[in-house]
Amino acid sequence: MLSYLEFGMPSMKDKITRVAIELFHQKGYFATSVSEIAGQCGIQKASIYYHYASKENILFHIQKVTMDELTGYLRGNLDGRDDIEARMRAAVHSHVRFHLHRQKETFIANSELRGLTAAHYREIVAKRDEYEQIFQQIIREGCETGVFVPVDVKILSYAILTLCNAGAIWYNPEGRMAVDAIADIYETFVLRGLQKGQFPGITPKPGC
Amino acid sequence: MLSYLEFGMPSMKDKITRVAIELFHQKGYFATSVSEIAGQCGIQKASIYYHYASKENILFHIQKVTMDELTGYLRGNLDGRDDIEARMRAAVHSHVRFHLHRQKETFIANSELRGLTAAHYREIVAKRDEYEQIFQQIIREGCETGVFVPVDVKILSYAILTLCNAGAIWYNPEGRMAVDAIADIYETFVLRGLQKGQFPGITPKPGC
DNA sequence: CGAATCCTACCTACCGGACGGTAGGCAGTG
DNA sequence: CACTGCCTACCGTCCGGTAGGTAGGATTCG
Repeated sequence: MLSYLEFGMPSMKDKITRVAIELFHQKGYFATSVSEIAGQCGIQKASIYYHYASKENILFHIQKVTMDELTGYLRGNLDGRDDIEARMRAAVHSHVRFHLHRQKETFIANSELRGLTAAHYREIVAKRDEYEQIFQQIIREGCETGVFVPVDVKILSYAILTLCNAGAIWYNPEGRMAVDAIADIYETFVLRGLQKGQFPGITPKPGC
Repeated sequence: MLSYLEFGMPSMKDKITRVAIELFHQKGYFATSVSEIAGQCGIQKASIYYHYASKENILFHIQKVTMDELTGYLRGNLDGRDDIEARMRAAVHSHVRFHLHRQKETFIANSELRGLTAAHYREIVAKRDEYEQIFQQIIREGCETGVFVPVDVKILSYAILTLCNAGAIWYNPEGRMAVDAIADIYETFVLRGLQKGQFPGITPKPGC
């Protein structure tokens, strides 16, 4: 879970990356200057370029690592689960947990795509597509086997992912709510929205 | 629905605003220069400052108008509806419709808050809070009257609003899907997630 | 009525400053 | 003596914003 932090003495490159994550999250990529990153690392601006070829490369590195770890985490959480409902629950839970624990990186990955060069943009979008495919496959299977109501897979997958991102925006690590409690709320809401078991269009009587 | 466009000859200020919306949406606020806006309006950079006091003022104006119209649209759509389920459906529908029709402005309003001065930031956040309150009130009433399952009102309201924003990111006005069809999908999903009528935690047998 | 004045809506030219990035040097380590 | 990891000093560019001017239509006033 803790990347950018190696054992032993953390390298300056790691420090730069961590500071960049902090600043990009706080002020945005374009509003953050290289001198500012350097300043908070206690080094000069030019020294940044010893570790990274360009400002854009810092952004790209953050996004790449984050996307790889996000997908890896999901695969790990799905591993060994066969039941479709269990897989969907695990997927939502994994997504939310990662977004709460890695709040800043995922925020950057979601909102700073425009700072990337065309080539790097394509690379990140490809990783994102790969991640979405996993969700879409689960939803599709759920619909086909009749566990879920029939839905537009693409629209719903995107809706669910976006919905689960919401937590990362307001989540406060020092706040009252535990990560798993929040993940449970999203999990319940999503599953309720997907599962059969009620009659769509017909309002149940209050108190029923 | 069509603001920034007066009858008769549209003013240069309107043109600046429309061009700014286009560019802020396309490249982001910080990545857009005043000269660029001017260029696409066919005037010089300095002339922009005849119509707007600063670049930030353009952003603020866009956000303010958008938020006011968003809230006005919601109020209009809720007007006269008493039934809680109908109100929730109307609210979701209104939110989605507005975000699809005013894709670019709402995107800016959601993602470019950091470009605002502190005072303007507070003003926009206040408007946003006011809008969210309307949703929260509906959810709260639904829970209290037993129409909806008991939920964490704040978390769910935020989740629902974020989820409905998803459409505006991928929506293509020239695409295959009609605005109302998309709104219906979100409406159904949200209502299904909120309403009573299934037994949470118990998986219904496939085919049931 | 015509002359003087004002206002609108733009222009050219410029400012200080910050930005991303580079060149080249230097201290410490192996 | 080479390499690592940093430094100082500097570059050209572009930015938001300002100063000051001007064409021309509307308004005011002797």
